Amino acid sequence: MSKKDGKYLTTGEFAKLCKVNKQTLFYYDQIGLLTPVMKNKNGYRFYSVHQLELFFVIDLLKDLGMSLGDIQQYMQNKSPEKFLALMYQQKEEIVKKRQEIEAKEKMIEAKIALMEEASNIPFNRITLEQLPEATLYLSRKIENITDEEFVEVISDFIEELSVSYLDSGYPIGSITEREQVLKGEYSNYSYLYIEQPTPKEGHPYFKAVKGDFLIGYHLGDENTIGTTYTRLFTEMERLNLALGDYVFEELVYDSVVQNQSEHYVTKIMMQVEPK
Amino acid sequence: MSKKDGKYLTTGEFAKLCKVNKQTLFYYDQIGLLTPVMKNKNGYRFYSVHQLELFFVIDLLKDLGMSLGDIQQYMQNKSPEKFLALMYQQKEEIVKKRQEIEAKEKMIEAKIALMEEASNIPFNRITLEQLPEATLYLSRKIENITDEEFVEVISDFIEELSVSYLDSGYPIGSITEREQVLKGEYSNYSYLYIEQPTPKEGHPYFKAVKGDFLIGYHLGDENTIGTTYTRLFTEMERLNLALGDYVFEELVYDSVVQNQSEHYVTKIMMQVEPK
DNA sequence: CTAGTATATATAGTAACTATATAGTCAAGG
DNA sequence: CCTTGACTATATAGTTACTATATATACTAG
Repeated sequence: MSKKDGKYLTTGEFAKLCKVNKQTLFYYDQIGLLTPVMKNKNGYRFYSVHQLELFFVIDLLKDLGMSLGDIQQYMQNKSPEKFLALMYQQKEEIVKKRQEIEAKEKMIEAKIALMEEASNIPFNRITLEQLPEATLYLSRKIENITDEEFVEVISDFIEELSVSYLDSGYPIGSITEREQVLKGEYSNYSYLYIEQPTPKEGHPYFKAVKGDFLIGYHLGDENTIGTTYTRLFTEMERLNLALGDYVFEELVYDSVVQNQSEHYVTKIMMQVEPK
Repeated sequence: MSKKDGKYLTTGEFAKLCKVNKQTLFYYDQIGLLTPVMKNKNGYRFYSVHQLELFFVIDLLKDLGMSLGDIQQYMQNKSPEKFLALMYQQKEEIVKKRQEIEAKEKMIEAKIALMEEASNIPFNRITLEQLPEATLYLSRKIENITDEEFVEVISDFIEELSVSYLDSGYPIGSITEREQVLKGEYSNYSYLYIEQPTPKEGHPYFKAVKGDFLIGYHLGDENTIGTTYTRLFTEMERLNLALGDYVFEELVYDSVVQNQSEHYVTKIMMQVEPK
């Protein structure tokens, strides 16, 4: 007697082997996705060992994001050719999925690095640092722009981040030009940007910067940022430095980690040069 | 005037930037996960640009498998420390997830290779081949076993496949010993096995095989497999060969690619030696 | 023969949307 | 000023893939 043929598995046994709830198997039977090979006179379901492999494939396809409906569609008129075609298609999908996962892993790593760094910074101190060259992805110019245009620029910027996998997990910062800063229009930004720690080759929209920066941190809402700019200007004077071409702003602690905007922290990086 | 502060986004605009349905934002507002910074007298919602970053993090956490409830739990008493802890935790999760994806990618590749191979085989022909060494993960011995024990062995076998990531996508095959085959008990298997194309180091339960094999394909249900065994014996006689220690069976086309068991194809690999 | 553990069906609940119906709001053109 | 069309809102129902619960029946071990 063949063991494989001789022994049928009850719903409970089969469910245990499949690592699913028994109800799930009832459900699959009900929708006709996976029906037991046999039912006895009392309505008891009996599955064969072969059906395990079938369940595993259903489970695989499900994990790959196929709906039970689509899986059933395939199962209803399956063939070696159709299975092969399906696998080729799923192969493409899973490659995409792996790349997305890898990108997200990088994002998480970036956020960990940023948070670790932030936790070691004395926010009240102003420092003079030489920042290394960095690759930034810039938005279109947003200086003196209308509200409607601003929304469109942001929209395009974010769209490009997602289609070109440019969301590195770093904060979206803003660049203000010297002219606006001197006028005290600290929020009349010229560009939005996001740093690219590992820049993609061949992508056109990048810009490198490097130089001396006076760095200070603003605690509180953005509309009070003028106070910190004033402190920075004072320190600049003391160090006998002049304002360079650009000021960079990045939210270090934002709504993601703080509930009230009074606890937000903005990093201000002022490009400076000898007077 | 600050653009960032000056311009609020309507639900429609915000939804577009977030790439979600407007209803989803209503839903998030309703459950208190992401409430607009402002509502006007007519109940119109207005979101700030800052809330985009918040949405992106919510979306990230959701993609990483967190429930909206758990995300809300975090959001309710967030802090830089809690965010950092969360990221460390999610980093672990995502590594696991990446590994699972990679394993599934390998499985799909294996299935593609198997199907491509199968589609080029003339199933009616019997061939003599020298098979290279292969690493197999074996089940416990199942010769002359009771039905209950058989279920337990399968259970353990499958359990081990999943905990040790041994499901390579190759079919689960069976090994029958010479003695049983000679008695005509073709389904009194001694072991179940699964081939490991890239064996994990340090895993104890492997067995290598290599040698000359007489290979034939049985078309149809397993209970008629005797006919193909007979054909193989005849061919063995003609080639002046004797049966070796083991016979390996693998389902090439099973319920995954065929609806009726009459169309199943079983590959039979008989170890042979000179008479 | 009974207790305990299976099995079954039927129904309701869940998460996270998604669609539909109905109604109020607003900006632009005639 | 009025209408049209595109927006906004709420409320409710539907969806997917389960998951839980209630009730009844069946098998199995002592």
